Amino acid sequence: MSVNRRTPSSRTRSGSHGPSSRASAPVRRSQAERRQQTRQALLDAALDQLDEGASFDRLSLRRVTRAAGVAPAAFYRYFASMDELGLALVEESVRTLRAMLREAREGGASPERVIERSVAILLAYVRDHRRHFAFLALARSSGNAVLRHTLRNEIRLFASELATDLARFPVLREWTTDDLLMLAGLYVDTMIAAIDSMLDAAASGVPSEGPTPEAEAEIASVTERRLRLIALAIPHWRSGVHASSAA
Amino acid sequence: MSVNRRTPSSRTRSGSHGPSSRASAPVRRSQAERRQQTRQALLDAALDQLDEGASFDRLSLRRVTRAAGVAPAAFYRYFASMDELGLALVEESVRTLRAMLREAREGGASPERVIERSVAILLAYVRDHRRHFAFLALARSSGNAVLRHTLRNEIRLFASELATDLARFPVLREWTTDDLLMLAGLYVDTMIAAIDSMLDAAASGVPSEGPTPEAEAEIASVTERRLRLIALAIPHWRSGVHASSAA
DNA sequence: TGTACATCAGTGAACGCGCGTTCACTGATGTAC
DNA sequence: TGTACATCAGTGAACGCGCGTTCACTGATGTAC
Repeated sequence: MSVNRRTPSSRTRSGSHGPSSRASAPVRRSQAERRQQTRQALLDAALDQLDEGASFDRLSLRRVTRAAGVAPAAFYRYFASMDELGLALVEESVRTLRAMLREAREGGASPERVIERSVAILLAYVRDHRRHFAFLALARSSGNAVLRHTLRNEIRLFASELATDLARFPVLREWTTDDLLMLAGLYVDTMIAAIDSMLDAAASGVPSEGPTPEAEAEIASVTERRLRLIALAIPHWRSGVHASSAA
Repeated sequence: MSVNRRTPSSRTRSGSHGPSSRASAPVRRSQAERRQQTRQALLDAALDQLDEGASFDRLSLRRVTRAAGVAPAAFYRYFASMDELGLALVEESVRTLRAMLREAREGGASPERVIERSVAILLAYVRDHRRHFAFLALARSSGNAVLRHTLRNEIRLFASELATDLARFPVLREWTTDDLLMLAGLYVDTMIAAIDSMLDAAASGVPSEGPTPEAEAEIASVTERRLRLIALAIPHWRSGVHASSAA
């Protein structure tokens, strides 16, 4: 919090040169660079407050600008409203999410270890980008309808991509599209439950600290076993037998 | 909304006697009765606003009293703060939840139909007590720490009760407690996902209307297939092999 | 049943506060010559 | 390189608003005799 009270310009200086590494000449920054920095300071201030337990609906423009070290009116140089800042946070957080998926898809897909590896990547990302995941978890059920729908669509999109990936596995080749979506949804919801557990464990201890290694290991264990249990069922499913009446 | 603008006393009259059914004598109500009615009007006003898309953090004491047809100061005759009203709503909503569980546990547990029946009961309860479930879904991730923890504990308690129930099935007799909890958690989270889908589908159409019968049938189908898939895995699980390193 | 008094649910005015938004402004950065 | 002007990120004061909370009050309900 006191970190964020520094003005953007002081952030700039302290971040760019130590008193000994360069001469005393003031560091010149282009307007574009400073602009980008202030924008990021606003986004970071919002993420910090969300991570400290506030809900998105409790964020106020004044508190965000105060934490970013900027006058309230400056906010409008960057966003027309808090809703717009929220959408920028969705964009930023979804970028993190996509980076995680890319990493999870790459690498040798040794079939036995794919679950262990996926869970490890997921938990590592939540640990290292806790604020983004906390935001996504909150936005999913915020009072802001636009945010909520954007997020839900993103999750649905993700599930259908996973369904496409799953269709490539030999055991799943005969499954109907509808059943593949059902399975993908189950996997995604299990992952989301793991994320919620991580954030919940983090919130109980020192604020903004992650869960203890023991708590994280327990979450990993439960999540892996859930995914393994589901995987065990796959060869025994007869696609179509239980199919939806709709669709 | 205009319904709630009626004062508690006018609610009383219009609810208790029609112009023809009784004589014109004003209906006498004891203080205790009126007290109970106003309290309920406050709780209902809050539930209505939550169901219309507000988050718990956006509720204000003044808006709740306005909707309940009462002066702001009257609020304090019933609750010390909005947080206390929130806890009263937890109590009320959890009562609905427990009633549902009781109904689900009773009745012939014909093993083949237990999934179909459970899902039908779940969706019927969400349909008929939508406001309570909407509140529970929101409180789970509200900015209010007490509410959040109360709810999470309630869900954990429910999962461990379900684990106890599951232990009675012959196929599960050999499972470790830890694995039973993992399975129960997976079932509970799948149920919660179904509740979220119901509320989400409701919120998209006319506000405060439930999902269309088609949408509800689709949710039922997906949920049933998820639960069936999980059940298929149970006989193939070797408890202990994948056990947690913690415990 | 009738009277005198007590209780207490609900009122309405007042308060100070933090909020979102506006506005004319300042002064550093950028540019044209 | 030096000068004159334009741009524009950020300021700080002001506004009206809805908020939570307080207070002395009113008048219907309840009770003792």
